[in-house]
Formats: sequence, structure tokens, C-alpha cells
Amino acid sequence: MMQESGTETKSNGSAIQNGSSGGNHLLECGGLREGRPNGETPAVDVGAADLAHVQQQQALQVARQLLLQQQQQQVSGLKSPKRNDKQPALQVPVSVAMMTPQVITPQQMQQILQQQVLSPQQLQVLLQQQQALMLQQQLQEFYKKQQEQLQLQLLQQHAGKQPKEQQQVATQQLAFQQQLLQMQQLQQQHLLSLQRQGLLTIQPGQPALPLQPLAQGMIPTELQQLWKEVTSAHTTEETTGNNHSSLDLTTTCVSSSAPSKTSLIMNPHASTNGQLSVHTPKRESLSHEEHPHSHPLYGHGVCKWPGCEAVCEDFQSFLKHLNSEHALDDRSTAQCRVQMQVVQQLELQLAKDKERLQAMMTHLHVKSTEPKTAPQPLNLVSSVTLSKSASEASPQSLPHTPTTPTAPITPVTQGPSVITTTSMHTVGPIRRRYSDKYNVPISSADIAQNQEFYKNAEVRPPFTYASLIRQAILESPEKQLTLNEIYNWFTRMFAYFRRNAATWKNAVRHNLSLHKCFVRVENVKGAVWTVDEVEFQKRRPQKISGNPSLIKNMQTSHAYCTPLNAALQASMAENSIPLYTTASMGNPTLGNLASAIREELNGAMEHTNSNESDSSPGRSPMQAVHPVHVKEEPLDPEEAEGPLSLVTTANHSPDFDHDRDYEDEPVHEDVE
DNA sequence: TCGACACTAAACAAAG
DNA sequence: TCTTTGTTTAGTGTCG
Repeated sequence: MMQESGTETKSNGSAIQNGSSGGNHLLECGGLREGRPNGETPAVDVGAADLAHVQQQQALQVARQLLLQQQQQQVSGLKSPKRNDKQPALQVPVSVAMMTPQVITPQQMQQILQQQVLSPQQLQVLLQQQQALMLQQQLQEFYKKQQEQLQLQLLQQHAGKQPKEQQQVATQQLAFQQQLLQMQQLQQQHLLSLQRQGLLTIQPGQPALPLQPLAQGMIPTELQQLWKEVTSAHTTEETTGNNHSSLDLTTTCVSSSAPSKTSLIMNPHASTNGQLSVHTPKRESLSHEEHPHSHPLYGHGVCKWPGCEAVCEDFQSFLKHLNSEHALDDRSTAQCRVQMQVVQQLELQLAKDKERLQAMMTHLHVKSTEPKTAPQPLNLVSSVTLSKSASEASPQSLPHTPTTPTAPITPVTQGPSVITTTSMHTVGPIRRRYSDKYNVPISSADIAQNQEFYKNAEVRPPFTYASLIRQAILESPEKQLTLNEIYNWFTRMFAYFRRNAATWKNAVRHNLSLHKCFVRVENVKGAVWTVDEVEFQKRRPQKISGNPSLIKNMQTSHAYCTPLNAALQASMAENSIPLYTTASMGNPTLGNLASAIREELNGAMEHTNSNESDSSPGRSPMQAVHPVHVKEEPLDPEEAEGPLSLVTTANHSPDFDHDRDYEDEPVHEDVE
């Protein structure tokens, strides 16, 4: 037995190390679960992750090679891959050529499949990308045709056609451009997703696959020339009016995010021969004027252009570099577009997180404020277990303040859990250790809800060691665990307990030995620990005693079996009272629970009413509870608060209120 | 201020 | 001998 446990603990230790070092949680968890550091599961997880990564890399390389080959084969005749295509004449062909290489031929796809370097998901992504590219090709063809039409119309115009027709053409083109833009956006999204999955890496120096073609398609100098010709024929107002559109067309990348700047950059007048780079100085100068000594793209003597990092000794050289290397060409446009997408994604993410935060704060605020009456309980709960010392937390010991703001925020907590995560969280900042009374019985639901949080965040859970131990034991199939298994549960469920093992393990042992509710049973495999619910519940009363008013209230209301007062009921309703129902129900031993509760009540009652002797644990709750205490305890004025707090922290379900009004932790039954 | 409780730390013993 | 497990004691902080 010892050996087994010994090995387990050792593994446990390693897991802890991993956890502290920020290692893979999966691994840790797995290892912990299995009780071995190198547990199959964890190892497999890690291996799979690595394998996936390697596969991604391989797939990416293969895809690149394929694309490169294809590009070389197909484009060799058309033009060199470098796209210095500033020559208008070549613009269209080049763009088309650039595009084709990105589409993977069926043979190539087959090759990829044969190599099996891509996972099904990757393949799917690849296929999607290919589809998008195909679509884009079609659009490009359409675009070509349109250009031809435009040219024809221009010729006609020069021959004496009316400008109105030109406008029509322009609007037509605008619509088309918009379509392209949409396509491009879709493709961009797709690219981003690819990038995130590691399937695609867009290097600044290299033309991004789809981006490049798009950029060329979207910003063809030829088109600009045509546009210029068209616009030049029009009145200034018209040109200005169309400018926007032109901007959109040409600078799709920039336009969306920075319209104003775009307009500057893309200003039609500026674009003479497609060398829009001429304008870049304008932009540069502009930004430079605004920030003479600083440039968002320049810092620490390095060009901060994405992927550049060129060293520029001074600002002047930086400007030169910027104008020369990052002129308004296809590459820069593509990079800009990518950056824009990145920013958009970040903004989106930020918005989501903000929203989430808002919801969390709102939720917590409501919770904490709403029961002004019952704020205490929350605090109690939260602070609950983790005691003070912890709060001071020296880095070495379980340092956290139980109430650290980082406390778990379980938005989702609502429900049966006695201790809603919310309450726990709210507690967060409050350093109080909980008083057991409000001791929060941890329900599996609670833990489950915050599971991920506690698993990953080294936040001290707002539960007492006793509650946690109880939870661990109750969660086990046989309702019994060895010490080492309890350790493992702690480390598995809480990142916080992956550090300072000596401290918290000592505390665990201490609690096991100290509390009568934990019973050591000699088992075949050795000694296991079980929970004596009755005893566990018993503890309550004492603690509760601290809050006699609450107890009284509880008792009174329950004892008499009179309907709860409106306030109490309301509070209960507010505070997930269902606890009992769901949580406790889950317990196989609902009856036990009830009895346990009674025990608690009795104990509490006893505490409050010394006269009553009948409130023995053994007694059925109903019996014990009712007759005994009820009358003696007049309702306190505080009652209002009391019940609420109880409710909040604990578990009141209308049904079972009586049973456990004060149980803080007691009710593990919920644990299932 | 006091009692109760929880947590941490430590010492000690027993067993594998 | 070392490690783990289990018990016990002491000190401290929080809460009611």
C-alpha cells in the first residue's frame, strides 16, 4: 500500500512541478488523474498536440512547395514571381498569374492527401481556401472582362461619348469592386483562420498567397489609370464623389479601417502611373508631422513594419527605408490588409472580452449588491476557506489571497450549486476566511462550473480544506479515497494546489485527522478516507453558533414549518435555492443528507438553545428540528439578514430549507 | 473582548 | 534510510 501511494505521490510531485512551471495542464491533469506523472492519457495528449503541430508544419511546407512548384511551372512564362509589376500593361496578366499558383491542382491535392500530412480539419480548411481561390479566379476573369469593357467604353468616350455613361460604368465597376471586396474579406477571414491554425504563414517579405492576387486584382494600376482618365473627364465634384469609391476599390485593405488616410494615399490624382508609392511620402510626412519624433512604425532604431525589423539608425533613414521598402505596392498593401485583419480580429476579441467582463461585473455587482442584506455570506463564502495567511501569501506558500481579484468568475454558476461560483467570486476580494457557517459546501456543480478556471488559474478556491476533502471523497465512485487520491484530486482540480505541496498536503492531513467527519477506514488497498456526513454537518452548528440570529431564523421558520417569510422566500428564490433540490438530490443519500442537515440544525439549535437535548444527530431531521427549537428562538430583527445570507451562501431550497438553513458546507449531497 | 474556526507550520510516530 | 501517512500541538488571523 505504501508503495502504491508512494509512487503516486511521487508522480504527483512531478505533476506539481509541471503545474508550477506552467506546464501543460492537460498533462498535469492527466498525470494527476492517473496518479502517474507519465500517465498514458497525458502523454498521449501531449504527443497528439505535438504531432498535430508537426503535421501542421509539414502540411504547410508541403503546400508551400506545391504552390511554389506550380507557380514556377505556370508563371514562368508569364512573369517572374516577384511582383514588381508596376507596369500597367502586365498588371492584369500578372494578377491572374499570381492567382493561379495558389490554387492547388487536383494532382497536388492528391499528393497532399497521399502524404497524409494534413489532418482532416486541415484538409477541410485547405479545400475551403481552394474554393475561395477558385471563386476569386472567376471574379478575376469577370474583372478582366469588365476592364475590357471599360476600355471600350473609354475609347467610345474619347470618341465623344457622354460622361453619364461613364458614370454608369463607374458605378458598375464600383458594384463589382464591392463584390470583390466582399470576396476579399471572406478570403481574408479564411486566411486568418488558416494562419491561426498554423496552416498558413504569411511572411512579410513574401507575397501572401491569396493576398497578393487580391491586391493586384483590387489595385490594378491599369484600373487606376482608366479611372483617372475617366475622372479627369468629369467635373471635380464628380471625381471627388467617386474618389471614395475609387478608394474603396483600390485600397480595400486600408479603406475599411482608415478611410481618411486611405483617401490620402489613394487619392486618384496622386496615382499617376500606378506608382502609388509616390503618395506614401505624403502619408509619411503627415504622420511624421503629427509626431515629429515618433512614428508608430519606428522604435528603438528598428522598423516596426510587420515582419521587417530593419535597423534604421535615425529617423531619416527610417523614413527612407519606409518609403523605399514599404511603399504602396502590392506587398505593402497585402501586409496592411493582413494587419488590418489582425487588428479587426483583436478588436473583435477585445469586444467579446469586454462584453464578457461587463457581464461578469454586472453579474457580480448584482449579486453582491442585491443582497445587501446578505453580503456577508458572500464574503464569507468567498473568503471562506482560504485563510488569511494564505492571503498574505508569500510566494512560497499558498500565497494567494483567497480573495484575489483573480478569483474565479464563473459567469455560469447559477444553478443548484450551493455555493454559486458567483458568490465565491464576489468574495474574492474579501479576505475573510469564511466562517464555516457559511461554509460553502462545494458541489460538483460548483467545481465543474469553475473547473476550468481553477484548473488553470492559481487562485485559491474559496472552500475550506474540509469542504474540498469532502468534495473529493464524495466525488469518488466509492465515496472513499486514499490520501494520495485526495492529493491528486486537489492538484487535478486546482492549479493552486500544484504548488507548495508540502503546505497544503500538510493541511489536508491535518484536516483529515482533526475533523471527526473524516473517517479513516482500513481497506484492502490500505487506508481510505470517507466522509461522515453527520459529523460533517455537525460541525456546522458550532460554526453557526457564531451567527445565532441566522440560526434562529432558520430554526423558527423551519421548525414551525410555517411558510417562510416573504423576505426569506424572496431571498431564497433569488439565490439559487434549488440547491437542495438539485444538489442534494444528486446525493445518493438524500436521506442522509437530510439527517445530516438536521444534525446541523440540531447542533445549531443546541447551540442556540441549550435546553434542547433531543436534537441528536441520530434523530430524523424533521423530528429533531421542528419541535425543538422553533419556538424558543424568537425571530431576530436581524433575521432578515440572516436568512438571506444563509440563503446566498448556502442552500436553501424552499423544500429543504428547514433542513439546512445554515449548512454551509454541509450539503455536499449536491455533489452528487 | 472572547470564543470558535480555519489555516499554516512543525514535531513526532508508525508503516512500507 | 527515506518517504508517506497520520496525529498532535502551537501560533495566527478572521468572524460573529
